[in-house]
Amino acid sequence: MSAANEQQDLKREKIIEASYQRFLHYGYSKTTMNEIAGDLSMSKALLYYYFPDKSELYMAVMRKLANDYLKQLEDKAGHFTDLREAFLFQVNTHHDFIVNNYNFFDFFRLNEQNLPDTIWETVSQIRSAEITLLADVIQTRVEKNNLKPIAPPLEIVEVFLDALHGIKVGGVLQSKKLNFPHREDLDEIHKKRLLLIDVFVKGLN
Amino acid sequence: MSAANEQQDLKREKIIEASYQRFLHYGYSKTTMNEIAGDLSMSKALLYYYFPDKSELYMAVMRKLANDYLKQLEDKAGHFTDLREAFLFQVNTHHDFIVNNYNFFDFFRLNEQNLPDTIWETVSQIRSAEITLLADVIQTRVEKNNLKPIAPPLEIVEVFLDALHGIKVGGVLQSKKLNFPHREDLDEIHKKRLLLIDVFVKGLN
DNA sequence: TATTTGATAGTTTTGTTTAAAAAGTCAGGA
DNA sequence: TCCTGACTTTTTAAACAAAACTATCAAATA
Repeated sequence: MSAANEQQDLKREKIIEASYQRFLHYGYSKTTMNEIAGDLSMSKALLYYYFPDKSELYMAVMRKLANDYLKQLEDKAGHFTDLREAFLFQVNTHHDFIVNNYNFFDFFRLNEQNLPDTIWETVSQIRSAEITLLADVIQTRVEKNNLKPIAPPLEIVEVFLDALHGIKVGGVLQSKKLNFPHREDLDEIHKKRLLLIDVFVKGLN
Repeated sequence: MSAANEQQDLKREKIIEASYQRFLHYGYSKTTMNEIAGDLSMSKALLYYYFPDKSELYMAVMRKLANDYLKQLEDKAGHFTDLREAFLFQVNTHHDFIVNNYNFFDFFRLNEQNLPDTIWETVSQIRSAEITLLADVIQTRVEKNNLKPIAPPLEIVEVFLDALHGIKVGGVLQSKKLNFPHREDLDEIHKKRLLLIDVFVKGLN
């Protein structure tokens, strides 16, 4: 890689960082390319030199966040002996990820349907990492203890992750409100997820 | 009750039945009051004599469906000894309810947010019945076997129902599409829910 | 008096236009 | 290769009109 390319990448990082701050505070639709350019004391046109369009810029920020999250998961992959600990780690890490970047995901709430297709690559990448992490733990535990599993590890983990996502708050108001939970509900949801882990882990023994 | 009132109620039933057919086939927004009146060979104005407005008429149909569903649950309430059987019954009954009336719920998909407030009474009534049914089984089982439960039965059931609702299909496309699952996915979802029951029931022993 | 209707009033939805704002492009300069 | 000012195109939002539908009511019927 040439020095010029390194410089480019560095600048891209700068842009991504500035964009991240804007997106985090004001959300996607309330952030303009002019504002981002202003924060960096550069022209809007230069942003388009480094990124093809606004949604690609957003995606770049998103990918960076996702990579940080993935690294956290992969660092621990294969190092779990206890099923409960693996589940707890996944749920806690996910919780922190959402809490720390809550406003950034305004984008999802706003568009809800018909989001840019490229986003699903990243989303499914995350889901794959989560599935792999947990399925591996189940798999090795099955082999070690010579257990007959209740179902293929992959299916179990899929159901588990779906179940996690299903946890909401407020019996009646549940589906009334948006898909995306309110910030103030995140902790209660987290608590309920811990209970789900309790039951689930016990059920897999 | 006077004969006149009985006649009125009978007519209301007729209207509800005709409306149900329209709503089931075409959904709420594609059904006009004129069409319902036409089916019954009466004037539109007469519909407004029996029901205050269109959404109240829809709600009346909805309440009828809900009552049928509730009766199914209440007929069995207190008659379960086995936890698994209770869970299976709930999931299967719910599945049939949705499958049989799928198009009727177009209303929910269309409006998604901001539905008429009166609807949540019925929805929460159903949820209460489901919670009661299952929590009772857990409660009596705990008492009989003198077990120390993992958490209060009510909390367990809430998490279970949330988890059930979280079950979706298609790893990536999951949240991409609408809240309401596609008709062709209902069977796969149902199968996954059965697996969730397996794990859950085992986890509660 | 209870039930029914045609005519009509009121509201929501749909489509169109227009202006402002933001996204996105490009020729040319350093 | 990196960068900008000026420009064009696209998106958004407001205002308006026509159409479709909901909802009302005075009068007719039984």
